[in-house]
Amino acid sequence: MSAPSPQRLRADARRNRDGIRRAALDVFRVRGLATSLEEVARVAGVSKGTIYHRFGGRPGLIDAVVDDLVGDRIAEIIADVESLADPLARFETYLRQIWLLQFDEPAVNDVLLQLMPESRPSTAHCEQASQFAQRLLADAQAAGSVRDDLTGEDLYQLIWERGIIARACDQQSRDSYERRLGFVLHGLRSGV
Amino acid sequence: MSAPSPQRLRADARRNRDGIRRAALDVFRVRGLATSLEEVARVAGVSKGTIYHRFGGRPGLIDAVVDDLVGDRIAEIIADVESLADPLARFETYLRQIWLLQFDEPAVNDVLLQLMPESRPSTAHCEQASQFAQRLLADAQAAGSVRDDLTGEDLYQLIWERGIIARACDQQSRDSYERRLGFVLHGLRSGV
DNA sequence: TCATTACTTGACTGCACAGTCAAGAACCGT
DNA sequence: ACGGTTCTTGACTGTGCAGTCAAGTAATGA
Repeated sequence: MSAPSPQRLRADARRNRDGIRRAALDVFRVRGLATSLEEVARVAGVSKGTIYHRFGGRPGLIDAVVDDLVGDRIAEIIADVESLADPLARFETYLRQIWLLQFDEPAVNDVLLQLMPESRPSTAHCEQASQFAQRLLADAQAAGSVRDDLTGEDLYQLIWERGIIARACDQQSRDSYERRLGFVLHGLRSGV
Repeated sequence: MSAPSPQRLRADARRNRDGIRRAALDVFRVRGLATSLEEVARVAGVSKGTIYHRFGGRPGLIDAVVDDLVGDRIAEIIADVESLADPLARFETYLRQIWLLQFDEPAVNDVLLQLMPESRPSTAHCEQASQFAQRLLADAQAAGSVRDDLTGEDLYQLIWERGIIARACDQQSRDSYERRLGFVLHGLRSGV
């Protein structure tokens, strides 16, 4: 089922492997990780049999591109947040950015939704994002800015929910989507 | 395209029409309005051709059952809310009940999501629910209990969002779903 | 340059569903 | 009990995707 990996690929095979990877990056970035492999093959200019032969199917292909698709995006947000001092601002900025990222990048969204729970790299990105959120939550709660009864699990669910929504938002405006984030964040604060 | 309607149906036709209606009620209630007509036909014990012949396809069938599927459920909630005095309680109870209804009844959810914008009866139910919400919102805002910047459109979107989520919640517990409703409602209140 | 092996192709199966229609079955009034 | 009409059937077409594989093609190294 998984990809063959002789030390040296034949020249045409290497060319195709790279072309497929590039096509997958383009296509998955815009339309998400569930896009048909036929589409990827068309964009890469190969037949889909080649994708199956080289990558062993969708899981293998995703494993081969997911780091490029997701790694930087989440890292940027974390870096961004690290520059803030106030725990509440850190918490809210992080969530807001992740939620917007889910809207802007279907592929990242699919990862955060755990669309492919079998994929190690995907799962790793998802956990990283989730655990960072939980750290920010703890700090914000310690500072008394966020509801005490909010749990790490809740947070994961809130991210999951946004993902499901972002996915369905196809033709909805980003502004409208973002507007609602404010309401949700407001609901997580402590106090009345 | 639409259903034939001679004054008197033949006996077998009447029997089948009723059987199909009953099957559609059962099946749609549990699995939503997008369930395949093949499934409805199987449950009704007829061939799907009969459904097309009698109801003219999914839209016609839905029009024939949507009132029974939805009418009472929303009416009950409205009646329930009418018995409350406090504007905030009315507002929050209503939203919470509608949101739970969306979880419990896929068919109602599909209606509130405007899955079939062509269907008059469906659209009517949807608007009724939405307009009642807007009235409660206005009252609660007048009493100063709910954020001033919340609009009727926001409210519709919030219901839509829950619908999308409820739909994806297949194997998630109702408790977990309900727990999050509390956070959202909290975010709609005025004050800090 | 040629045999060997790696690689690619596209046609194939399989699945699930929408929607259609000619042929046959069931009903109803006389 | 039969003719005319209504109704039902199920096989058919069409769509779109997953995944497979025998046969053909192209790189490689001796």
